[in-house]
Amino acid sequence: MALRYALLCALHEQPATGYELTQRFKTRLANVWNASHQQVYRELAKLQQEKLLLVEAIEQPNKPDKKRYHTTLAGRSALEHWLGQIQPRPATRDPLLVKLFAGDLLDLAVLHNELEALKKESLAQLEYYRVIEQTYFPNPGTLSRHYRLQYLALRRGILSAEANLNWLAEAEVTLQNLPNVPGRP
Amino acid sequence: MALRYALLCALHEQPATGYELTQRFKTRLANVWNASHQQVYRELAKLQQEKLLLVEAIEQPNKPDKKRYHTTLAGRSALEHWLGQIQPRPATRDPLLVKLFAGDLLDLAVLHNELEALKKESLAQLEYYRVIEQTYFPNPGTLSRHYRLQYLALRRGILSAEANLNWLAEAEVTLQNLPNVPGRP
DNA sequence: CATTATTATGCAACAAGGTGCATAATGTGC
DNA sequence: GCACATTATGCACCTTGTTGCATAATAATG
Repeated sequence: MALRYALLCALHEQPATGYELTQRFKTRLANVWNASHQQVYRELAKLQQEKLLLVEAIEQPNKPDKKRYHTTLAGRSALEHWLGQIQPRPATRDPLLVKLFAGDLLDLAVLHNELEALKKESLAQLEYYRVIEQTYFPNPGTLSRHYRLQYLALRRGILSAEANLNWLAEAEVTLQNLPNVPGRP
Repeated sequence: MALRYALLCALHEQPATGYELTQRFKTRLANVWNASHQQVYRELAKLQQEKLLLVEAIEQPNKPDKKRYHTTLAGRSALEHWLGQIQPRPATRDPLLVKLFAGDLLDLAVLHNELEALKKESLAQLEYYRVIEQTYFPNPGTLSRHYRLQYLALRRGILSAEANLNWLAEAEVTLQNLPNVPGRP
């Protein structure tokens, strides 16, 4: 149920097309919410039908119109209602951690590769977030309420990526010192 | 697709009933994988039908039989095949972070409550993990491969909870110094 | 002794998310 | 000039997860 509110939020901030929203989910909102373009278009159509959004057709020379979505008054109050309730925490479901419970069936070389992939990903994320931090939030204390809240979301991404990397460092040490004999107790 | 492998993993470690598996998801596997009892029973039935699991009927005086599930050879090789592939990272979808993009529509008092709830939850988790750490893993270097890998999963829970709390501390400072005027730029 | 919690199992309907495929235009590189 | 990437939109089907409901026994609590 929350995808619709992520869309309403994003469109309240700045009207956009389905394509642009998909891009935002891949970049600025990457550590906040994810959705495929198919999911975005489907939900936008539904929200429009429910009159929580309305469409502005953008003419393009020699191309079909672009559809830019805006929130309606009903859309904003639906969003406000949702914002007013405490939302349940997302459930954790991490296949990498599941693997750690496979005991003797787990191949350490594969695990190592998977940890390396996560490390690479986390480092890339962290670097990306740091660039945004220094470019857009060099002095967060001077920002408006609006941007200070968004900065908090960015900080969350940074702290999560750092926590990942700290854990990965521990994991690497563990793997290096691991007796390759299974042996239960 | 990963629920089935979480179940196969758990049952490879220790045969169990649907009920017991549900309990494990709520406790020992809380930071690893989540599933409701309905989902667990449904998937167990499916896995049994596909002959990846088999059932042992446990007689109980004056009660219907308990059904304890075991992995089959086919089950173990299906699990091994899954373990051999690098699994994609779970997508992040956090309604709390979505709210930070709602700008002027967001009520700070509600946000504060939500942060407090997360703090309480994270503290409780951390305390729980720490007890397990000190009870079951007082000297991780001496443990078998099997338990050292499980210890890694626990460490992940601990580092995540700590990262949450660090972020919450930052968030509280931000909220306290926030100009309550919206004002975009 | 009635009520509630815990153990133990499941079905049915629905919502949310993922996968595959399709189309159409422009721009880019070889 | 042809293949591929990017911008831009969507449908249909399938899997996964959630919600509501149901049953039945024992244990604990007042």
